[in-house]
Amino acid sequence: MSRKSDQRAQATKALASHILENGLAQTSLRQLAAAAGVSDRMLLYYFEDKTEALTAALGAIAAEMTAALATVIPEGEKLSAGELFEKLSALTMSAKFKPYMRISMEMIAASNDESAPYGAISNSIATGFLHWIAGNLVSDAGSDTNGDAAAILALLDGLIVLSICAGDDTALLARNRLVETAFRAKN
Amino acid sequence: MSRKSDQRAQATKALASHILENGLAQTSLRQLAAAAGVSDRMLLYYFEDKTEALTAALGAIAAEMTAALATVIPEGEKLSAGELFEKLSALTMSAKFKPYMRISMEMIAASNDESAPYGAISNSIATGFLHWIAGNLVSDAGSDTNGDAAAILALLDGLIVLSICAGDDTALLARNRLVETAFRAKN
DNA sequence: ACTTATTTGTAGCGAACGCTACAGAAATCT
DNA sequence: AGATTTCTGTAGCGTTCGCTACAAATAAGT
Repeated sequence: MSRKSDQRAQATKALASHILENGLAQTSLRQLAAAAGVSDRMLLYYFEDKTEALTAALGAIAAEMTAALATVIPEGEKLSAGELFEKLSALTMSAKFKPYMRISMEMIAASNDESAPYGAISNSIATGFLHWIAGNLVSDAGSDTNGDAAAILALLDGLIVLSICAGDDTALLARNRLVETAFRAKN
Repeated sequence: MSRKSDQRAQATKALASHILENGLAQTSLRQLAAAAGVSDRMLLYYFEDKTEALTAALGAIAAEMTAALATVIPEGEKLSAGELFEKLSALTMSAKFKPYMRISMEMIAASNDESAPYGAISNSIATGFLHWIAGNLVSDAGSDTNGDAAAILALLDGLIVLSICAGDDTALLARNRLVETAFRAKN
């Protein structure tokens, strides 16, 4: 029982990085197995089936994403909505983070058809993200923490979509515009 | 030469509505043909290949989308960024328009892998959308029309993504929050 | 050492995929 | 009416897909 779980863990890592590089679209068992350096037969020995393999890999990717989030704000320090949006958008639009957002988009787009676990995974990532954002917002009297968190996540997602389908320059234009006014005090 | 183009046009409509209902994921030739009420053999008679059939159907869908846009604002009347965002988000988040946004998301997500024409199509839709938005914005002195348009599109996309992966209620929360402040005057 | 359980390779199944060859039916032209 | 082009059904090719049956190799337990 030792060998299998070890190699399974190692394969999970390899699958995660392969998916990050190549997306979710072309992920046949044989491709995934080659990327992990094993035979397809072995991949189905480590994992119950393809869905379980993908779920494990996507789980690892999600973990990396949430770990990256922690780096954008000082330990346990709460920020205003405007500051948090500025810092988070800088992260999510960075070249290093783009692959993660790309995969997220693929999962979200694929979550409509009920095959594959994409819907459940993207949903749990989104709600986790929302809670994390809400938990790092200062809660002024009269402020709507949940509304702010939802708005921030919408903006982050929107900027990523825009960068994909209209280019990075347009996305930066939108970000600059939104940083200015989107979360200013309600006066 | 008459029969073929007629049936091709009719098939295009059927394909478009089928894709709107079922998404881009499961669109095999045989499925598409069944949806259009013809044999797969005939579909490949009307269209050169699968890519051409999908391109035609997506083109029809894009045309319907841009037609729907014109209905949200009075004839040739220009609006402020805040007003336009409010009206457009009401449209894009409506139940009737959701399928169109879903397809757009699928195309955007699929535009990374170079197969299929999705990348080019989603790009042209996005830039067309941007120009349309910019063209319907009042241009105050000192205002950044392009920045406003990009910001509006980012918000619209973000709200759709949020509604998919976090639910309609969360998306509405974000919208209400953003309508309040996102495009208020800069001072 | 011998039994048992875990780990791997080979080979291939049945299904679906995009697409095509071929021939017959139907329309069109002269 | 005969010739020619346009249309459509049948059948299937070659490939890839997810997955499995089978058996040999390897390790582990007693």
